[in-house]
Amino acid sequence: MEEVRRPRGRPRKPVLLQAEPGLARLGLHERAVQRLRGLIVGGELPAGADLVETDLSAALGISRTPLREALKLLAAEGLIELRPNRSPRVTELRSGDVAALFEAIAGIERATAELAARRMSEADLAGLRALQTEMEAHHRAGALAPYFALNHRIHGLIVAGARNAPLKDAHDALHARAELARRRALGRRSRWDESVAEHRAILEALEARDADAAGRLLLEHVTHTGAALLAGLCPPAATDAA
Amino acid sequence: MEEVRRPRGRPRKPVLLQAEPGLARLGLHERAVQRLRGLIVGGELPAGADLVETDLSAALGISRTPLREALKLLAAEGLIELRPNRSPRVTELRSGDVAALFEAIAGIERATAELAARRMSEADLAGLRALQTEMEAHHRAGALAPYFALNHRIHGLIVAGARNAPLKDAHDALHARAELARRRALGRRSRWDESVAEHRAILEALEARDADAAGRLLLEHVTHTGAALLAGLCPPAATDAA
DNA sequence: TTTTCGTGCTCTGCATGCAATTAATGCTAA
DNA sequence: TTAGCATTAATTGCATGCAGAGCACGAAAA
Repeated sequence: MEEVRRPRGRPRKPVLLQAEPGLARLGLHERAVQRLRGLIVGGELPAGADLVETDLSAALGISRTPLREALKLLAAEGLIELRPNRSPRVTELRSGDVAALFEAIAGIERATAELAARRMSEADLAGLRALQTEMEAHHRAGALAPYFALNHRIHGLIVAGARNAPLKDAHDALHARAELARRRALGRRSRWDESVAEHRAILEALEARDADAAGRLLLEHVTHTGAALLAGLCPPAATDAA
Repeated sequence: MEEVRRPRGRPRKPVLLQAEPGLARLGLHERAVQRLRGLIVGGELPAGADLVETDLSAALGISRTPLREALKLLAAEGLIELRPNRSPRVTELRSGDVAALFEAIAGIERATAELAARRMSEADLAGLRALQTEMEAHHRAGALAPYFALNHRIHGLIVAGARNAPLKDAHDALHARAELARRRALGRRSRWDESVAEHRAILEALEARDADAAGRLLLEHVTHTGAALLAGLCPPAATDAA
């Protein structure tokens, strides 16, 4: 009982972190937030895992004080859940949560698309079109991994194109939680063709400065994505955890 | 130099808080968040005020540790700004920020209205109609204060009617920041008639389960509100602080 | 008089220590 | 064997202590 303790919950991962390169001279709590967020959405800290302050602080090489500040912030983002006098736990997404999450993202991205149609510069649009071209090349080549990366960047560019910090912040927070579900979804390939076509239509609406169309198309795109993800999520696991 | 220190920034308010009634046995940091949020949106802690940890913790009757956790959370909400090795400061809203804020709120409320049109129960709608009737009575009577309270409750009911936690959370956070601006706006009476009429139209769209109309009307309503607020905000102060 | 450098103080950032609460464990009794 | 209870270990919540960074003030030089 001395090498690994697991008093309750599921097996604890030996995290082993720190050794940040020359990134930024930020506060420790901020670095801890970024690190932990990456570990959670990356799956290293699986849903339902207990986050024991002592263990985590040792693994991160910091004391409990900045770690606790980081945990509070992650809880505000919805990535973990705090319970009084209990170890925080990585949020376990129920299917209902995922549906709500994509409803919210869809609504927010529609708003950003409408604003972006009016506000994106020609350079922004050129960049977007370049990414679209690249994405279609990967699509033809059947390269799935780069497609996801580009997809992420494209959505990010549209959100940024809205020039609206509150919407961007809200979107980013929700997007991180959505990633939690995305990585568990099966059959992601099924909607690939559709998705690429939808992206093309969205781009064309933006280039036409057609705010209504861009917003509507992006809303539908995200809604479809969420539905497909949910469909790939539900069959294996009934209603909640995998 | 011993009774009140003001080494930099503007005069420091002697806050004098604590003495929470029998509300809830929550963590101190949570209570501090609620207390400080109330003080900020209520104007007791004015925009630009320095929040010195030592003074605040003494005023709240807690130590710096939970206070710092509370400050981090308020910063995530955008109510205060943290600067490295400096006292946090109550966020000073520039007019551009206010415009962006209302764009975001409008987009989010539209999404909630569309969902609420499909999901609100008949009881929900009855409650909403009762509030509308009450609001119109106050309108006829010329009672401005209760109108604002009811306005707040009505918007809250619609957002809650969407049955979407992420949208509600995002909305609440943005709404708190919007309150910051609202209390500084002049000529709020000008749009009173319009606003009541718009609320009636929104209610009717919800009762007709017309999601598109409800969403569009609420979007426009919030947009108009933001524009009116901005108009009452800009003339006195050029671009930023009052 | 204006600018620059030095000095001291205040405040933040982080680490550590202590008390309270909780869950697990083993014992006792029916 | 099982239910109930006391004990014990572990973990959170909070307070405090200490080092470093930054600003203000003042002195000295141009």
